[in-house]
Amino acid sequence: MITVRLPDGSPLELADGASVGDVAGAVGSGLAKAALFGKVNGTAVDLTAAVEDGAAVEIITKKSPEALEALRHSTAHVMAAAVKKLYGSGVRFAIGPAIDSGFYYDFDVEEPFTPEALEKIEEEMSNIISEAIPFERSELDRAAAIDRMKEAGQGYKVELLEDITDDRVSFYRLGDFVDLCRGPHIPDSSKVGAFKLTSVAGSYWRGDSSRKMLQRIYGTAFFSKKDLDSYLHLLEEAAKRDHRRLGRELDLFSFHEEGPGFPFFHPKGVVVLNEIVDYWRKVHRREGYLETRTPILLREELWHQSGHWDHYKDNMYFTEIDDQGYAVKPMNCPGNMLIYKSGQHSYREFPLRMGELGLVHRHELSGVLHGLLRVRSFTQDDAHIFCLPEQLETEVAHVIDLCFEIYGRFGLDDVHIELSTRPDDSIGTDEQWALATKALENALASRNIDYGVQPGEGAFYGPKIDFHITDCLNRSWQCGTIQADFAMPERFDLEYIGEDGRRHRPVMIHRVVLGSLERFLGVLIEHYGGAFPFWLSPVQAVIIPVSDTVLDYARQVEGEIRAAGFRVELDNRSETVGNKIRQAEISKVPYMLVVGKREADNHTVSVREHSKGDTGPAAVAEVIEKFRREISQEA
RNA sequence: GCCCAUGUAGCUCAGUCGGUAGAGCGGCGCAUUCGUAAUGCGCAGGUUGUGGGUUCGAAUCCCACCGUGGGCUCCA
Repeated sequence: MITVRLPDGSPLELADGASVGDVAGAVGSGLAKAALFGKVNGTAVDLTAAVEDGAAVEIITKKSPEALEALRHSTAHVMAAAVKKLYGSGVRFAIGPAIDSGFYYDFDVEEPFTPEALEKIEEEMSNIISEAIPFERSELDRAAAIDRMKEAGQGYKVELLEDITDDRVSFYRLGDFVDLCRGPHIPDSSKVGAFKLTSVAGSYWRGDSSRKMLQRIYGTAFFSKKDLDSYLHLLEEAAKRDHRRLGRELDLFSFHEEGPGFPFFHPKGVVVLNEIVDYWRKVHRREGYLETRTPILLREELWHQSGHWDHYKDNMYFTEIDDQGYAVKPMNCPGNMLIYKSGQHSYREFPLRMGELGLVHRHELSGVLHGLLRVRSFTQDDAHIFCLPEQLETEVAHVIDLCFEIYGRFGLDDVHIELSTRPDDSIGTDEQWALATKALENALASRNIDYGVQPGEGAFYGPKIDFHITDCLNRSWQCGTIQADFAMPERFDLEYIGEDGRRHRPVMIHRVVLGSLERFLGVLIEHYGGAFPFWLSPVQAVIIPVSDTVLDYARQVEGEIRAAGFRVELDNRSETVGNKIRQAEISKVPYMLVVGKREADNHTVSVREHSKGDTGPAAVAEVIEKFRREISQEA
């Protein structure tokens, strides 16, 4: 007999050699039926796994948060099994993990999958699911596994095995399909309640564009049809928040074939951008930032000196003026280096914070362009901070605080942070990198911030802290970044006069908070679903006259509100009140001010708030006062 | 850049078997003067992304290019 411990702490006695499934059975027949896999001493295992005396055992059912991941992983196997059945032994299998939104599997096949092929695969998957085929685990020595995969012609599996450090590896069989896999899996294919193959895309093996392009099929799976349907509904709702769609509907910006990746901002879009910039300037002035502006075109030699030519050339645009090579700036730093160097500096000026709203151009691969979130020209809310090495940590912490303050102003609280360390392709000494990285870590620690680490993902001149914000499709976009840099001051031979009267090398921080005004606007549009708060709204109020007979009064009100500094429009179309209200609601204007004879007689307006409805009459002066209050509350 | 899909009126989308393009919304005009999410009638609007090819005939079939979408990779 052995004894295991259940999650509530109670002991359970079982026969020798009992499995996780036996534990579920001993607890109750309901649990035995619902059991998908288990956890023994915190490690996920199949129901068939044996339990040892004294082990802590937990039974995982579909109610457990980790169950969905296992289900999806198992569904990926079901899909691979279907592909094997339909396409035969010519298919090479790469990897098939569960991901946040479902799962995928990468295949090396002769012909790419067509949408019709996906339907056939779905059908075959349904067959496999209805047959309730069990997932069977087996173990093998790694060397034997490599031989076996070589024999089977599964080169990708061989590569995976060569990177595994364990001596024993596990395989899972689902009918005729056997796959290298850590597990665990659900007991059999019938547990897949509802699934859907969502898309097919090319993907490079291990993300390496020098390697072969595989065919990736994406899908998603849930325990019930209801869950699947509500997920699909969620996607539809998210599509309504898509900034590309709202940008067109709200007349904020457009894109044109004549300039792919280069956004055109319409008057309403510029209003929002200007409001963002006004706020940005206000905060930065308060924090002691100075503002600069540097040229877009600069001689090629400058980019050699900065190191961009060696490390960033592929992303840069070049041109020629009077037989001289010029580059379009992809970053603002070299220009600001020249400004720094145009005069002498003392340690007393430090930290010297120089901001620039600089328009940069970067040649991004055509396939990655995405609305405002990935463009080829954008305005960075940049700043270069020159300081003493011992000021680095405090300055970084100061910028972190600034980022959180500014994101907070826009109600963006779903921000996650990554620390990126030295890449292979970099400049500067080991010592400099170690110092800079330590300063960033300390600054994060001083603010008790949780963050992930991205090894080797730093800029070529220094480590960085990135602030990521998520879009409507749950894709994460980098906005803020703080980058320490010892290398650039070196390359430009920057100096300051220290307390000792001698020349020293300053340390520099590159930082953006919004990142790119364009991207940030895209993120904001999705965050607000197009319904901007009052202070950002392109049109803050629409005046809706009930009929032409009150047009004079409507114009008078329009004038008064505009004179008070608010963005107001008059809807003087020959339309019904209902139509005008509808139009204003669709364009998400915060306030609708209905005026008729009643209002004209009393110098009032009838106020309607976006998505709230009629809130009753108010004097024009009161409305202006309300608007002012709203601005100051939001500010 | 690579893989797949896709491109018809300003927007959203029909368009059968290859037979010469249609709707709603929007725009314009006229009528209507209306009290909180669509007033009615009429009119205009298209070299079907671009360029080739097949065909008596192409929105439709084929090729190339451009754009867009979803990915891979890269980054603000």
